[in-house]
Amino acid sequence: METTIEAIRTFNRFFTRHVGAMNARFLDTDANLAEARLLFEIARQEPVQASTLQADLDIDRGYLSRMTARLENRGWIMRDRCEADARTRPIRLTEAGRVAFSQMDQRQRSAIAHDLSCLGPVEQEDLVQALTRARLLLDPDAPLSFTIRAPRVGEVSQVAARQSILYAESHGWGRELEVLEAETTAAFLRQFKPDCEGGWVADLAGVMAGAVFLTDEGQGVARLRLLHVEPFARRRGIGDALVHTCIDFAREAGYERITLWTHTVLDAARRIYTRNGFECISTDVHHEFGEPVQGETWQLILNP
Amino acid sequence: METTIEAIRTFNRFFTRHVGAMNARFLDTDANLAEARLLFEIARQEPVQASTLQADLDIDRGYLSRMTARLENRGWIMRDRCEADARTRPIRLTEAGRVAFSQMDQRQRSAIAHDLSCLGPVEQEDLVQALTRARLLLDPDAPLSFTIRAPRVGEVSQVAARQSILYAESHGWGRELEVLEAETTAAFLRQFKPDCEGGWVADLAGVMAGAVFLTDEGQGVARLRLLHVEPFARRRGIGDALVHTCIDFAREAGYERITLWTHTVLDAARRIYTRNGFECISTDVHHEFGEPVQGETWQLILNP
DNA sequence: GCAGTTATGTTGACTAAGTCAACTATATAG
DNA sequence: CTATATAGTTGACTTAGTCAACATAACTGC
Repeated sequence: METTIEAIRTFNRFFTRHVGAMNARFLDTDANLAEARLLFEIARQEPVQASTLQADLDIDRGYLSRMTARLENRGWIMRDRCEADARTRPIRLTEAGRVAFSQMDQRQRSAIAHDLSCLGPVEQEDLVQALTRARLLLDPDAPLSFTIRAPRVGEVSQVAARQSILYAESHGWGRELEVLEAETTAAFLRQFKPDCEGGWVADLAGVMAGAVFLTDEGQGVARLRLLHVEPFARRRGIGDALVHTCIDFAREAGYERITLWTHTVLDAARRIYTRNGFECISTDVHHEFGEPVQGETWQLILNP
Repeated sequence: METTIEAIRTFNRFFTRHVGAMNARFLDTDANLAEARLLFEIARQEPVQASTLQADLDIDRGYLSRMTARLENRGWIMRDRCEADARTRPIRLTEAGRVAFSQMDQRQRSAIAHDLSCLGPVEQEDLVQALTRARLLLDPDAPLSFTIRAPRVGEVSQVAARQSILYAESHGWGRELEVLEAETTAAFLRQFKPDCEGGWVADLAGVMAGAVFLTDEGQGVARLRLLHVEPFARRRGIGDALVHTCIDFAREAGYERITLWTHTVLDAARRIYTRNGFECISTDVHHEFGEPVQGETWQLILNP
């Protein structure tokens, strides 16, 4: 906890400086930071009333009033009369305002592009991943929707890594599980049959938020494996969507049933399976992860 | 590039608000944000001269002078005379200043702790990782030193994931390499012999910055495998340190020679091997990664 | 050891940023 | 119709931040 806090403070210090330097670079003499932020917000929401801007940018009403007056004098914005409510003066950009905005917007883009210029493609992707993950962790309720897509290169192994870490933390399954995860994913990659097997990744703002795999067991049986949802992406229905995708694929591919192996302690996963029609058909206690744990075999009959 | 820029702007907006909210929470009436930042910086560096603070916090000299005067009036700091350079007035905290600082420090810690309270241990670790990676990517020359340590749970698979991604980007080696990486790491985990094999991770501020593995080939031969250094950690001598660790371990374990397989296109890696005494003893063209590439076998004779 | 230059820190004079409360005008609830 | 709430404006003010001039001390090259 202490080191976490220290790491966050270090980042805060760093980023405050970083943003400060960048803002200094993108601003020209036409407008100061507050005016630029205001113009950006107006451009994003127009037509918008002052009280909305005041709440969103968290600035004083009086101060905002003066700033909008300044922008109006400069010819960047205009204020309508609103017949529905004569108190409000909805703000819109003028043509000149649109030009000023797009200039600033372009300058800000260039400032960022300049910062990125020394980064290669992988590093840029890493940066986006890192920043997005951080944002999702700090703001878990951000209103973002996810998509389901095929795994990109490296993501199958990443699933092995993430599952090992998640279960090591939550249930103390250590190296033993890690070996199994690595072998399962390696075997999936080696023996992959494109027409009757599949892997799916849930993508939240470009970041892997969960995954699931379906492999062929022969005799009309498919196995659902390696389902996981990242902690930062929980409570968004990602687990259900992944399992649902699996089931659709299996039905399409002509399987008679899907089977899977899970554990009694994995509550969240078991609820997902139940919701999607799976039933537990047998249990077994094993020692593959160190301490003895109760495994469960579930299945879903697919009637076409 | 456009989506990268957009992701960064989104994060900037988010984080500006986030830091703003947190600052508002931790500040009491005793000091404003600028004074708090100044006090923090003094506490971190004391004894420190004004010009250093001015550069680090990027504020006006005159403004700083007035602020230090204010802090001195409040009894939080004292300014010595320096006999080496009579122009400077090294600043130190007084006892009262130390108390004020530690109060604010504590308040800031609590504000951060409050933000973190809804995150589990894995999520906290993920957050630190994400923020640190972002920082290293944005500030590649940050003066940080690395350590070499054993891989944590999940990191071996992460090596497979990262190598696949890095080589897919730089040399177009796709799924074929991914399979090999996954199998190699899975085999390492399964067959690991603690006394004569090893894996090492370079750790930069808590983040995996590179790795290498050494496996037993029998007949006194060890194989160095899966060396990689993350792009954000290049030019710090991490590759050399990893290879050096490997060689030391191999010598200690009584091997007669170390062999390794690499590729002619992997310039940076080849230079590391050369610097550490390896020699290329044969080459072979193969098609394992799709397009034909020239592989190379290198070795190092260990004379005890 | 001395002129010229540069660095450290202070001060006065100023501008810009931000705050607060009083105010007008309009809407809404009862 | 009255009481109350909301949208936005304005005057009076405080705080934050900037700029250039200044005093003092240190370095540089002769």
